[in-house]
Amino acid sequence: MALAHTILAVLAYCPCSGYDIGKRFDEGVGYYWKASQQQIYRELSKMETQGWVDYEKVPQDGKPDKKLYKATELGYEELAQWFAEPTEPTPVREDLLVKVMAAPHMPRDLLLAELNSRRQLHQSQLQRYRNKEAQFQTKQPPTVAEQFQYLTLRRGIRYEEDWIGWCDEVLDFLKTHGDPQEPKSSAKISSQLTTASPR
Amino acid sequence: MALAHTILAVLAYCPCSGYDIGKRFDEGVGYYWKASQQQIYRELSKMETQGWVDYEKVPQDGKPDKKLYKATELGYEELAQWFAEPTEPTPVREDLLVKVMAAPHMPRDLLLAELNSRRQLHQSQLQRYRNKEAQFQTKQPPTVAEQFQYLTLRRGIRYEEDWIGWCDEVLDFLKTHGDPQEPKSSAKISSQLTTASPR
DNA sequence: AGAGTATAGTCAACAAGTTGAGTATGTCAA
DNA sequence: TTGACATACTCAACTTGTTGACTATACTCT
Repeated sequence: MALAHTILAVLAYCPCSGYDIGKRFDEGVGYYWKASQQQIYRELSKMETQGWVDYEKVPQDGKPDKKLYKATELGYEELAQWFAEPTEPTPVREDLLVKVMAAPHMPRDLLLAELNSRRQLHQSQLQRYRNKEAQFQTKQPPTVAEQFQYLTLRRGIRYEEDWIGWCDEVLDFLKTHGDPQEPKSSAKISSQLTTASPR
Repeated sequence: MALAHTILAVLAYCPCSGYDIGKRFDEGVGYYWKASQQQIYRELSKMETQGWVDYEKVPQDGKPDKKLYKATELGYEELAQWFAEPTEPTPVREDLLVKVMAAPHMPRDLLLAELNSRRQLHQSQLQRYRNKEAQFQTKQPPTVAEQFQYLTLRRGIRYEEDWIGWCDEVLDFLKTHGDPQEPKSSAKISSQLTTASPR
């Protein structure tokens, strides 16, 4: 239920509509917690029935009415309690690594292409983070909240840099160990199975 | 549906029972794809109805019968097709980063404790990976499959190292910027909200 | 003798995440 | 004027992941 707690943490900064929260997730928060608008709306209504948040309908001109949510006393207590419980590392699920495992049975050129485009992706994400970092560094002096936000940004920067580094390792490997017994593109692969024993 | 493809990739190495696949996930595969046994069993039966795998009942003595699954021709085609499609980076969801965001409103000592135990966790996981790495390095010469497995292990090693590095960054920050206006442990936090403007 | 672990699997309920459609209004540019 | 985009929210169906209970047998340790 960490989505609920993420939303509570956002609301701790200021009351927001579901739409506003969605914006926050698209910007800074999304660097470490992805959630779609639909998820946010659903979670908010669930949180409301639990009494963690309440809202006020705010009419606007030129725009639809919005529900301005804020955390309740009970919501803050919930957040504080969650904060005190230890978290575990997020279980890893990486398609690209599965592909590397399957690579011996698959055409080598496809993996090469994938890694190049993946490297590119991480490179451009890193660039966005670096720009954000430059913005932080102009703030003199930064608030406490800004300093902690900067630490989350640092995580993002390291993450992207690390992916790029690993992509380079694999790319180097593919270059030096250039296709021995490479399966042909679209070749029937069932005939090229290696026979490693289980367990 | 990457779980199905991960299972197909495992079956490409050798026929396995659901239980065997679970073992594999606990060992090497789990470094980049977590799945519970229940998930694996459910996925296997779904894959069977889709015709991606089939199985043979194998009676054993002293142990219950097992279903020895293997990928079908159709299964291999599915795997090859998936392999050819580009993957996107896994959406990030990190509780710990949410905590860092919420940190300005929360007792500082709790974050410190959490980071220390988190660092410890990554450290011991890194140690396990390093032992595995040493095992790989004794293999002379390694098979192609082993070389690719080594690359996935490298990802795991980098990942853990990177987390440790970031933990140290935050720990350093907490040391140097020692608790200014620190909220007391278990203090009512709703009164300590900062007022940052939305968007 | 009983507890714990390993093997091998099934079923059910629930929580979380994804996808797509639908309902409004308003602005801005081609 | 048509279409894209931003604001603001709702509903439904589906897939994926988690948790816990349940059935068996066999081996080992206390």
